[in-house]
Parts: sequence; C-alpha cells; structure tokens
Amino acid sequence: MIRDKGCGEIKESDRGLTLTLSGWIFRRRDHGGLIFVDLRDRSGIVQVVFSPDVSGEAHELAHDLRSEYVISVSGEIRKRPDGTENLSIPTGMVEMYVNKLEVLNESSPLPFGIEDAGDASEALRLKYRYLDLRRPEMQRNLIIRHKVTKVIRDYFDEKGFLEIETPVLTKSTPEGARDYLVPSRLNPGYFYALPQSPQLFKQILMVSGFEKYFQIVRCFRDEDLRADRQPEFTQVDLEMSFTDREDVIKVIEGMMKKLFKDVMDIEIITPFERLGFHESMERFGNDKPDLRFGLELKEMADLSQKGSFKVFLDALQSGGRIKAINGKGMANLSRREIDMLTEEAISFGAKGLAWIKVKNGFESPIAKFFPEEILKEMAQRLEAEEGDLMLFVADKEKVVFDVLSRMRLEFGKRLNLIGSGYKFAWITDFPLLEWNDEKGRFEAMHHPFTSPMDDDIEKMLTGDMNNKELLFSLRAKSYDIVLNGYEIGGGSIRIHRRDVQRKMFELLRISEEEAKVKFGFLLDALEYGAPPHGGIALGLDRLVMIMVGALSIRDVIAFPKTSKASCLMSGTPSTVEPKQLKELYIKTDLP
RNA sequence: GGGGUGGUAGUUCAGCCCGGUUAGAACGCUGGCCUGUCAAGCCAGAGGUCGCGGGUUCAAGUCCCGUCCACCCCGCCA
Repeated sequence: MIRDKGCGEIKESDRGLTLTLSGWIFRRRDHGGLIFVDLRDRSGIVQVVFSPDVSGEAHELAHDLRSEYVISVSGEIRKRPDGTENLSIPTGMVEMYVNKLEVLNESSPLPFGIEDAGDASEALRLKYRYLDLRRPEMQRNLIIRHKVTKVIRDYFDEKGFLEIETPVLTKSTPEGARDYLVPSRLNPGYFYALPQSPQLFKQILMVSGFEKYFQIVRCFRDEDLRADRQPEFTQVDLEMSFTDREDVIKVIEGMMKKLFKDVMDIEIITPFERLGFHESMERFGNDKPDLRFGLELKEMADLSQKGSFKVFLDALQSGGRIKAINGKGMANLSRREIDMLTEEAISFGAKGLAWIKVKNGFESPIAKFFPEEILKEMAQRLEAEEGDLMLFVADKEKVVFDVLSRMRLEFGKRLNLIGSGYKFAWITDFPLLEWNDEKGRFEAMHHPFTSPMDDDIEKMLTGDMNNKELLFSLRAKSYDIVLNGYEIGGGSIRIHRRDVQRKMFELLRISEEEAKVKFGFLLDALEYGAPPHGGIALGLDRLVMIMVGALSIRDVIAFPKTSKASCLMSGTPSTVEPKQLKELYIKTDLP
C-alpha cells in the first residue's frame, strides 16, 4: 500500500502521526526555500510542505515537480502555524511535512488546467475526457450517480423487486424511435436491434410470474441529440403485477423521497402534485411544466370577443384559441425589444404577438379595439400591475400552447423567477390516442399496450369507431413524472385483456398479421394467463443531471457523445476493415 | 433536414463592422530569484497553418462563397 489515508481525510486528530499519502499534484507554490504542494486524490486536497529543515533531499527533488505528477509522500502531520490556516478547504487546519518523496509518474503539460477545465471548450474536454474527469466537480457528479443507483437498488430490493437482465441484441420494432441495428453474421441479411427500452421483455416477465421486476438498463435510440438526449442512455425500468396506477405512483414517490434523503439529505414532500394532461396544457402550455414559478397562461377568448380586434376575432372564428401571459415588469421594454420578442414568438411558430403595456393606463397599438373595462379585466385575470406587459397569442390551439409555454420559460429565466429546489409533479389522464395527420390514422400516445381508463373501456369496446370525438375522449391509464420542467419518466398500466388489446390494434389500424409480425411474441404470451400489470421507466441521466444541477446529461455520463453522436476521445464511430463487412454480407452505398 | 452561436498562441479570449507596420492580453509553459504560500510573488524568455478550401483585391485574421467541427434550438425522440 502506498498510502495510509485519502488526502481529503486528514484531520486535526491526525496531528503527530507519520503517514504516507499518494495523489496528483494539483498546485505547486515554490518559494525556493519552502515548497507547498496541494496534493489531490479522490477524497480531496491536502497541503504538503517541503522544507530543507525536514528533508534536504525531498526538498531538492520537489523543485522538479510539475502539475499532475503522481507522487507518494511520507511525513508528519502537523497543525499549521497560527495565521496560515486555510479555511476554504476541509483539511486547511493541518499540513504534512514531507521527509520522503517518491515520484510515481510524471505528466506532460496539460492541454487545459484541471482546476479551470470548466472554462475549456467542451470539445477539448471531451477529447481529453480522462483529464476532464479528474476535476472535483465531475468526480462529484459521478459519485452522486453511483450513490443514486445504489440507493435505487437497495430500495427496490427492500420492496421485493428482482433485477433481471434483458437482451441487448433484440428485435427491431418499427414503431417508435429509429433503431440502432447490428448485422447477424450467422443469419445473412438479418439484423438485431439494440433496445429502445426493455418494454416487451418486462411485460413478458410479468406473464412469467416474477411479479416485481426492475432493471437499471442502457437503452438506445438513433435520433438527433439534445442537451438532455444521448443516443445511449440509462433507464430505471420497472414493472409490477396485480397493480394499478396508484401502486406505481406510490413506489416511485417512495423511491424519490429516499433518494433525495439518502443522497442529498433533502426532504421531498410526498405525495407529489398531480395535474391532468389538459389542465397542464391550459395552465402551462405543455405536459412537463416547471412548477417552480408562476406566469401561468390565462384564457382570453371570452374577453377578446368583447373587442373589435380583427386578428383576435378571426382566430376565434376559425376555431382557434387566445391565451396570454404576464411579462412581469416588462412594460419598460422598448419597441425594438418587443419586436425582438415578436420575432422569437414567430420562430416558435406564431404569426405574431399582440401586446399591451400596463403603464399609465394601457399602452398598445391594439388597446383602441377594447373598452377600458375589458382591458382592466384582462389585466386583472393576468394579475398584471403597473409596469407589466401582457402578451397575447391568437392561433390554432397547438400554436398558442407551444408559443406561450416557451415564452413562459424564457421569461422565467430572464426575470430570474426560477428558484432553487425540486418540484415534482405527476401528469395523468393523457389521451389514449392522438391523430397523426401524415399517416391519416390514430396512434397510441404512449404505446399500443397502454390500458384505457376503466370507465373508458366499455366506450372503447362498444362505441362507434368512426366517431373521432369519442376516440379523442378516451383516456389512458398512463402517467408521466416531471421534475423542474423535465420529463424524467413515464409509464402506464398495460392491457392484459385479449379483447381490449385486439380493439386497440383495430383502432390503430394495425392488422392482426401486422401485429403478429411486430409484437407477436408478446401477444402470444398474453394468451397464457397474463396478470394485470403496469410499470414505469425513469431517465436516470436526466434525474442525476437535475440533482447535481448540471445543464446537460453529458456532465453526468463518464463518456458521452457529441451532437453528431461521436466520441471525440475514442474516435467512435469509425470505418471498419473490408473483411469485416464481407463477413457480414454488407456493402456500403455512400452518397 | 432547418435556424442560431462559436472556431485566432497549450488554454480562455481581444482584433473582424470600417482590409494596410512585426497579430495582442491574461492564464499556462521554460529559465532565474525567493522560508508561510494557498489563483503565491518578482524578473526574463519561448510559443501562431488566424479550422480547412476557393474567390475578390496591389494587399485578407478582417470582405464573399463553399466546407468541416463543437454547442443551443426546431423537426425527430411510440
């Protein structure tokens, strides 16, 4: 052993002990006579002192030390002289007087400093990821991620769940995201797909009678990347038998409570707030609201109708909606700045943005179209006071929600309304189906195995299939969990009745043969006594990202990919030998 | 596939609008001095394919076109 303790573990009680420490040189301060080195390992930093009075040999050798050399030092731990304590580090009361120094390895000068690597470009950090990961912040992120998975495993174990692995080489399912494909050498022309999620397998495990399954599992989706989306990501996946929505919700709330308590020492209040899908859309314009601030969307159709502004009246005439938000304290915006807001709205899909300043009465190009009382009522509804800016969008419902939800978030950031803390919510009562205009048919909003609400099953089985209104009104037994404006998970109670599943495929215009080809093995399994079951999958990367306060999941993944899905460190993806392609019966056909 | 931002010393950036001397700064690096620093200090020094390719011009880091890479967003992500 070439160390007795971690650098960050040295305490005043170690005073007088002679210890050996090993680590990397974080910083060196060479005074000629005295040399100070901040020695770093995973546990933290401690100052070691090289003095000719203690060891001339070690002191001589220490002149040649450089950043990130790996060294081992032995010496006495002493209290620092009065007035030289460093209160900014936990070990700042003590230091080691080195009498023996061994250089275990040297280091080339670094492409960027470890202490301020946060300022280095992300491309550089990703190329030298092993150096980036030396940063205390990145170490902390990955340590927290470890603790999170450990607590999750302990929690589910206590609750009687079994962690069971499912295949990584699996079957391509045409619905959903684009699959990553793996050619089969033994079956020329055939392909495996990497799983988008273990959905079908976990349901089959329920048919097999395992009753409670979970897995912390890598999933793959070949879609474009975002700050919170990587092509390979990790799900906390679970499924339970003889269960309903409330059971799943309770299990997850318990898990989150324990997670935040054990990992962060933060008390999370349960049960979480619940919002119906429609309520969430009306109040926030999306189904993953950030509940840390207000600025809610307000209905303006009724009041708008009492004015004579043609754009508003036309929007309502053609079945559109009018809603507004309050730009708190933004009445001092110049015409130019409001034009920029309008451009932003247009980039979000709006045709324009109507505004009314609450400033010495009402100031707006459209104020003249409304009686004073109506303007006052508008302001009252938006809780707009002197100095605020009311912003209206009149358009198709989808555009109104879309534009105002983005503006709300934008204002939340700009006005610094988003406080710290963690605001969870469940979004429930999603529609079972959504209309796909391109394909001219309904699609499952969650997936085709999601059960309708009990009250809607009869409607679904006996109702008129061509009645669009009726089909739109069917609600799913599905639920999303939202944290600080991020969707961090979603799940549903599954269909376990054959007749309901058949009807579902019928509604989705999926023929029996087609269903057999796509999901045959699950449908077969459901024929043999499937228990009622349901579950949920959580995005582990997103959850940990929010917990550590990172802005991208790349900061909680050891070796992430760039937005072109490549790894700058390893040079992935890469070309392969022609021989390898030949073995797989693959010819490339590049543009 | 589309929109936006960026790419200049090892690093972070200035210079680009408005083309014109030897392309600067800080940090880092190298050497020297220095016994209480903790972003140590002081002195000296080295260090550049201005992402890449083409064009305009007497002259391009600067203007134009194309292209590559990174990041953010839209589409996409049952």
